[in-house]
Amino acid sequence: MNYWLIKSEPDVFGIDDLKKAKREPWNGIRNYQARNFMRDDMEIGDLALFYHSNAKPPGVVGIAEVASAPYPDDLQFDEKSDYYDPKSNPDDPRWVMVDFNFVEKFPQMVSLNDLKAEKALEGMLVTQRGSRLSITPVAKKHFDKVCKMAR
DNA sequence: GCCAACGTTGGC
DNA sequence: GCCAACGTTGGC
Repeated sequence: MNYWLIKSEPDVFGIDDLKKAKREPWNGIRNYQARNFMRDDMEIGDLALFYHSNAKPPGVVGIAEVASAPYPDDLQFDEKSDYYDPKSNPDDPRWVMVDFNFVEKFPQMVSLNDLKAEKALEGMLVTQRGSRLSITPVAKKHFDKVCKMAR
């Protein structure tokens, strides 16, 4: 079982949206590294810290759970979508996604500042400068620590 | 709104 | 295969 951190902008799709939807296809990932994590390393039941980016302040606000195997992201073939990719071949789709289930909204957010200030979280990818990856793996001990800080 | 960091594209 | 130009992300 693996642990993850997934970023989303609360103005676009935040933790409350996931809570309401209960389950959501994580479409629109257009970065090869992030795609590879979903395609190769995610398993149903994996848990992910739900992170609000471009928020004031940014930080971890809850937990989601991988709810499906990877499957093609349909938006890549939708010409009207911002995520349309004319170079993707329908017979060999370039972009995949997984579904996430809502698990929990934390009683309080753990802000990026809090993450950076916590010695036990040293090395966490999201705290490193210039880290733009929308999906990153998280060590179990880091995952557990963030949960403790939130409760 | 600015800008640093980083990924992608495409000419050569 | 290099690298300049460009686009995007995301903290501040």
